[in-house]
Order: sequence, then structure tokens, then C-alpha cells
Amino acid sequence: MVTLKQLAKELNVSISTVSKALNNSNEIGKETVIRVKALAKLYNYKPNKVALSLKNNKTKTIGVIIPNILNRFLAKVLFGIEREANKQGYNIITCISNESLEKEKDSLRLLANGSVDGFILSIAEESQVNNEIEHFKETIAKGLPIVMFDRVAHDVLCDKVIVDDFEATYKATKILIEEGRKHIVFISNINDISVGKLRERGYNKAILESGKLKPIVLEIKKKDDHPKKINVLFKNNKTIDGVVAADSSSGVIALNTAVNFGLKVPKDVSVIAFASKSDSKHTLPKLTTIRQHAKTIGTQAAELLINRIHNPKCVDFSTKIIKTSLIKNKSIL
Amino acid sequence: MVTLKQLAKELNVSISTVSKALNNSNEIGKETVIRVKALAKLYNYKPNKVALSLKNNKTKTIGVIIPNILNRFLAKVLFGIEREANKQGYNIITCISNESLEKEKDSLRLLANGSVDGFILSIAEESQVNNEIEHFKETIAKGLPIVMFDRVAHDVLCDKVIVDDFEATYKATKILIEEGRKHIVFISNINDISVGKLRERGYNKAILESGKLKPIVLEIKKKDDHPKKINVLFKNNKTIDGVVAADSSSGVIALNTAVNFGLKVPKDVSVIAFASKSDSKHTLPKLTTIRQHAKTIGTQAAELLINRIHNPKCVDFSTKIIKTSLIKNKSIL
DNA sequence: GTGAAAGCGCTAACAA
DNA sequence: TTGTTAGCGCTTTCAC
Repeated sequence: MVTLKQLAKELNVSISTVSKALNNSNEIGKETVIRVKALAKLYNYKPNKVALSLKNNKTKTIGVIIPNILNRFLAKVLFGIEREANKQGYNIITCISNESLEKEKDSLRLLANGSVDGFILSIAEESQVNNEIEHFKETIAKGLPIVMFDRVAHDVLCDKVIVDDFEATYKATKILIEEGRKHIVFISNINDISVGKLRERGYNKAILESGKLKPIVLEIKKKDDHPKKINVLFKNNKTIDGVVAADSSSGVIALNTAVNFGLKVPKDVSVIAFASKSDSKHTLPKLTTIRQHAKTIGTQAAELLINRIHNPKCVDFSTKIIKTSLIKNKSIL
Repeated sequence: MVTLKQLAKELNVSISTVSKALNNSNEIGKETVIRVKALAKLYNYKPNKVALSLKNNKTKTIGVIIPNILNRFLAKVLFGIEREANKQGYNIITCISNESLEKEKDSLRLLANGSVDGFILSIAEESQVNNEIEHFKETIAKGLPIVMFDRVAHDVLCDKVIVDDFEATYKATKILIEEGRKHIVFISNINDISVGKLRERGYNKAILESGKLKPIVLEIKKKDDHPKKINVLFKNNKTIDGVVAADSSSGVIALNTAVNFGLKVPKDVSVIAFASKSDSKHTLPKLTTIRQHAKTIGTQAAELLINRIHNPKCVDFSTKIIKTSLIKNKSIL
């Protein structure tokens, strides 16, 4: 890596002259500017990022802390964040909390030593279960802004980007009710986190409003054998004619299981699930999905954070709600 | 953020005294050390990472460039990298090339200005198709080590971590042949990249060695309608009794399609695919999978890179081959 | 039009 | 045992 010093030496001018020339300062003579730029190009000079960071007290780097990179939704959000950040000249340091409160705290602390200008995060399951939010507050108090997405803590004052989880399952359930379904089950593998609870509430509301239907809820824990649980459900409830799934795996497995039981989809049973396009391809017929527009969530989160970094004084915080879309495929009537 | 300067001022000692005290230098008196540490703790002092990086010319940061974060395998490798890197005190800056040569080059250049100590990457499809490797060589010439994984360039001298792709499909195909399958098809959605080609060759070798079977290959392009292509395949080839899939989507879709055609799996047709555990849950019966141990690949790549960062003079480069495992489920006899 | 010097926060060789 | 100083690479104010 060439430095200003080396260029200056070779050109027999001072370091500051080189610096100014490269930054197009009009203090410097045209001749000199040309000479300096030529040599800089020759040596492929790039200003040292670390030195700039130290000088400006800005790293142009965002810390992203996500609970699980294998979750397609979270990965997609990360993708959106990365793209928007890059577009605005920022890099991202990725930390995976692995749903652990301790790792989340560590990541926050480790990066709050000048490594990043702010954070984008979705809260770890363990933190949500224990309602731990002090570490977020501390970070913000240090002057490092946070933007939360999807799994957010309402008691922390910061920008947020969320999904209309409640609305989405409410509407999805209503669609099945309007199809004439009588035994609609709600299956969820994410009932310990905030969004999972919201989704169940949306389902419950629609069921209750119908006046005649009864809620049937299957909660699947992480340690459970997912396909088996769903298999048992269908075995014990021959009347099931509708499924609303809070997560993609539950949706895909439920549809495949129904088919395996000899049920026709969607004639005998309809299935709707929070899932992505590629998930919908993994069933026959294709799964009807509630899409979360993960990339958009990422983009918006990055925009919010970068705005706040540039505008640290601003005191009003916004919560953006990204509406889901229902993509109808052949798994409903 | 508190600095040494502020602590020094408040304690009425010099900056270097504070620094040494905090670093347990035995130059400093016990009394002073205690006083300093107490105040540092009170103010929750953390050494500024950027200043340290500038001083040491080491960022303790690794640049990771992956083609696609939505690919489960790549995401899992990233997970492995992150974990190992963190364990050794490194952070990772993640860039997603999105299979684009230009983005890959940009990321490399943008981070080669002192932001990272080295790179771990898997080559973008576009770079592989055009056989572009200059940007890697330039980076290495700048003194920044690279570790490549999965999609590697054999003509670049660096450490590599790869999978026994050829072996894996060779063995998988042989298993189906030994089952007595006569019409084994190879389905691939990744035939433009190096590993996809290797997987096809392994299949071909096994087929040829059998002496009597003929290769049947279905190449699916990114723009194709994946389920439709596979549907047509089964429609036109009623004799298919075995499937080896180079990627998880092809495997899952093939199995579901076969079932949909009324074929019994595995009685009428066996299916084996490169896929993950969670993919295998998305079919009934569960998919027999070739596992790549993505996390291990990530761990090893991080280890190799960090070793090289600590050992820049070392001139022999290693290529680690992580053996795949065949996990037998009910989709084969 | 050019250069010297200070300073971002830290460490370490050297001086006291 | 403590302090002074220089330097990592850069920008910027101020002097010449």
C-alpha cells in the first residue's frame, strides 16, 4: 500500500501538497495536481481507510447483528442491507447472535469501540424471552444509533422496521374462512418470538370473529421432530381442511403431509404460509405464500440508520411497517 | 467513548502511564495500576479499535465475499467463518457479489485499502464463466492473503477449501446402479460453475463404468421454470428410476414431482441430492442427501486465513478437501 | 502555490 | 516508577 508520504518523497513535495492535490483543492497549481495524480494512478494509490476513520471519527461501517443466517428471511434482509449500505458507501460487519443473548451483548460491545457507526439488528430469541433490553439502551446512550427490524423491542427508543404480522395472518385466515373451511389449524415453529405471537393473534382474531369456528393451534418447539408432529396432527384430526403456517417449514411440511395422507390440495385442504418464492416451489401444488419483502426491509433499515448517522441530533424515531403480500398459488381454492 | 487522554487528565498522570497500566506493564507502580483500572472501569473504557488498527497495521477483520447469501450452503459456510473468526478475535465484513464479476472486483478493491487483513471468498459465477482471475492475483500481490472455498480458481496460488464433488456424485450414482436402477438421470441447476461440472463428471464416470447404462442429463438454467422443466422430464421419460441432483432444489422438486406422477419413492424411483438436513425434511419420504459440511468448510477456511495472516512469509499453500457424507433416508432402497 | 505542524487515539522506545 | 516523544496515514489550519 502506497502512502502519501511515499508519493510526496518521490515527487519532492510535501505530504500536504499531495493530499490537497488529490482532493482537488484549488490551492494547488495545475501542474502539480497533474504530476501528483499521475504518480498516484501509477502506484494505484488509495487513501488508507483506517487513517480516514481515525481522522473523521467515522468508519463508514455498519454493524449488523442477526439471530440466524440460515433463516431465509433474515438472510434476505441482510442482502437488502448490504446492497443499500454499499450503495451509500458503507460496509457491513456481520455478527450472528445465534439466538443467544450473550453473543448479542458481546457483539454489541465488541463493535461499540469505534468499529462501526451504528447497528441494524433483529433481536435474539433468548433476549426476547427474557425481555433483556439494557444492552440496547447502553449502546444508544454511547451515541451509537440502532435500527431494529422484524423482532423489535417496543421499549427501546429507536427506529424500527416491522411487518404487519397480525394483519397478515388475520387476512389469510379470513380467506380460508370465506372458502368455507371449518377446521383451520394454525401451525407455528416460532411461537417464542414476538412476531410468532403476533401471527397467532391475527389467526385467533379471525377465528373468533367467525363466531362458529374453534382455534386449533399446533406449537412446534425447536427440539421437536417437525414432520412427525405435523403427521400426528393430521392423523388425529381427520377434519382439518385449512392450514395457516407461521413459518415456511411448517407450511411446506403440512402441505406435503396432507398430500401424503391422500388429501387433495386444495380440494380437501387449503394451505397458506409465511414463506418465500423458492419455498413455494418445493410443494406440489405450489404453496400460497405470505411474502414479507425481506429485501425491502433491509433497504429501509439501512436507509433509516444512515440517515440517523448523518443526523444524530434528530429526536423523533420512526417505525416503518412493510406490508406483506399474499401470493396466491394452487394450494388454496 | 472515553479516551486515554481523558483518563490521564482526570488522574493527573501522563497518557502513556495510563496505557501501560491498562496493559499490565510491570513498569508501573501497583498503586497507580489500581487507580487507573478503577477509573477505566468506571468510565467503561475500551481501547479505540481504529486507533489500534492504524498503529498495528492490522485490522483484525476479514473480508468475506460470497456470491449469494440466499444459497443455504454459502450461508452456512459464512456462519462457520463468522464463528471461527470471532473465536480468534476477528470480525468479518461481508460482501455479496451477487454472482457478478464487477461487484466482486469492487468489493476486493474497496476493502484492499486497509479495511481488512485478508479475504475468504467463493468465486462469482460470472468470474468463473469468463475465467477472470486477475483481480485475485492483484490482491494477493498487494500482500492481502486470500482463501478460496468451494468455487475456486486452480490457477491462483492461495489456500483453498473444497469438497469432493466428483467423488460424491460418483459414489451416489454407483449406489443407484447397485440398487439395479437402469435409467438414472442427473439434474443440475448449477452447471455453469466449477463444482456443478465436477458433479456431472462424477455421475458420468459411474454411468460409463457400468457398461450398460446411458447418461441422461437435465441442465436447468437460472431463467428456466424449475418445476416445469422437471415435470416435462418425467412426462417424457416414463422409465426414469433414479435421480441424482446436483443441488437441493432440483432434488426436492424431482422427488415431489415423482410422487405427483404416482410413482412410489423409493420403490419405483430413488432420489439422491446435494442438500441440507432441512431440505430433507421438505419431502416425503425424506430425501437422501449428500452433505457438504458447510460449517466445517467455513471453520477451516477461517483457520487457514488467520494462520496465513500470522505467517505471511510461508510459501506453501494447502488445499483442504472436506469429504461429503451420504445421509441415507427413505428416498433410496 | 506550497509547506509545516497539529491532531485523531494508541503504543513503545527512550529519557528522566 | 513515570513522562516525553515519535509515529501509524490522513486532513486541515495557518504561515510563508
